[in-house]
Amino acid sequence: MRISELSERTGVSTASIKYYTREGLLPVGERTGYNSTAYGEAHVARLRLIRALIDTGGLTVAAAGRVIAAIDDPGIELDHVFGIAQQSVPREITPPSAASVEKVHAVMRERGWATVDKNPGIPLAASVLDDLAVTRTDLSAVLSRYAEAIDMIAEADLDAVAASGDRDQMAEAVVVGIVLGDVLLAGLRRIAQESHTHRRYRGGVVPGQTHETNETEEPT
Amino acid sequence: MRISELSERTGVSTASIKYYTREGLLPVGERTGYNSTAYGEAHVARLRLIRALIDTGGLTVAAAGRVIAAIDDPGIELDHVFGIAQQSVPREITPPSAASVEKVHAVMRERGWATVDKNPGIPLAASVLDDLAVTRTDLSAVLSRYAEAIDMIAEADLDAVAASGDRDQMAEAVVVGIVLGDVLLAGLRRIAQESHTHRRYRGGVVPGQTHETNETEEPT
DNA sequence: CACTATCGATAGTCATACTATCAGTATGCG
DNA sequence: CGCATACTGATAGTATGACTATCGATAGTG
Repeated sequence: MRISELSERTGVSTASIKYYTREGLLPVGERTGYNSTAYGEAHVARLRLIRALIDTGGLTVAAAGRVIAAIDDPGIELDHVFGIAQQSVPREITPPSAASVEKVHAVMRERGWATVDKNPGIPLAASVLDDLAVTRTDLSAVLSRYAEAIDMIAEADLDAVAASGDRDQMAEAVVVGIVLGDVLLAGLRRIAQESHTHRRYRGGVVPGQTHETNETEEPT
Repeated sequence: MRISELSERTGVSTASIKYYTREGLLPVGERTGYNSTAYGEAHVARLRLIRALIDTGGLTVAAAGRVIAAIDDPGIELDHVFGIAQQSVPREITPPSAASVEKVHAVMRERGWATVDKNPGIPLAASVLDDLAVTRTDLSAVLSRYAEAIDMIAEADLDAVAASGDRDQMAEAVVVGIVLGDVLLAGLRRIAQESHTHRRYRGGVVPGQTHETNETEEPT
């Protein structure tokens, strides 16, 4: 198919398609003449993957390019694909304090998680703990319960990946699972939080809004 | 204190501090003359909150402004603060398919979550399901297990908020918990995923590992 | 054989988040 | 007392990321 048809079927403008090929996210089509290039079904699928990673997953174009390159390279082992995907979600992290890193290690010990020192989740979680320390005092209880729940989630993740077929399918499942899994969990958490809030404070009744327009600008 | 001291203590440049006051994220200090303004400890704390939301939480400056306004307005009920914080994490979501929305509703029914139709988590989770459908076939098993784990997390979230003091503290805990909680969970998930991977594929025989949850690709 | 879609390359646009400069003050130190 | 210096709000400029528009050349179609 030509670029216009590819554009129609995916909802991505031809200009953006060209941009993605320039950036190496989408392989170029088969050149069939000076001004004609043939695209196939693989390009449609790839374009959908790109949009999922960028739009839903929040990856930058550059980060999406890296994980796609990892998927495409058959020389990269699955667990390395894992690591690349893990490092691709863009976050500016301030270096965490040693105390918070130790808290993360403590919960890892508690759950029997193998020590994986290079894992980007460790400084990420630790820096969040630093930020949370500003407002919350007792975090250890919450952290333990989070870790227990995450254990179940990670188990489900691995089962899902194992259910995939060959290496290429697994690699794609790994990437999609990591990147989109975070978003899916965030969505479910929003729903569960609201549901639990209502159950606890309103007896399961959905609230109306109660607004007292009480304005007290007191900045101190 | 003057702006230069505020800048030193928080690591935020004076130009950025001025920018945040212009954007309404940081209240202006007490004007004590034509060219002197006094900032207090509240400004230091607020600035740290702003940086946590923006840097760690990934909120835009505009989104951070909205949630901070919600925290500061004592007329806004806690569960409304909840909703504002939930809607503030910036995500471009493509309208989800009805089938995926129904899948989300099904898992809500399964877990006994109260129906909260306007909850932004529903279209968010559903659109992720659409994206995942490109590569994965059997999502229902994973979704159920995710929801079960999320139930525990939401319970922990509520306990943490309830442990806070007055309304202002709770409002801040709600916001910080929602925004930073997602990131903390993402970090823990990275660690657990890698640990479980090693345990399953590298660390020899896994003791309690059963295969009864083995997926058989049955598309619904 | 005119027409329109396509090609790669390049330059322009738009939004976000700062950052730098400016002119106009006040202090505070000698 | 006088001047250097830090501070003030306002405005304009910069850097980055993700497109998007235009261009001249050309080639398959009716």
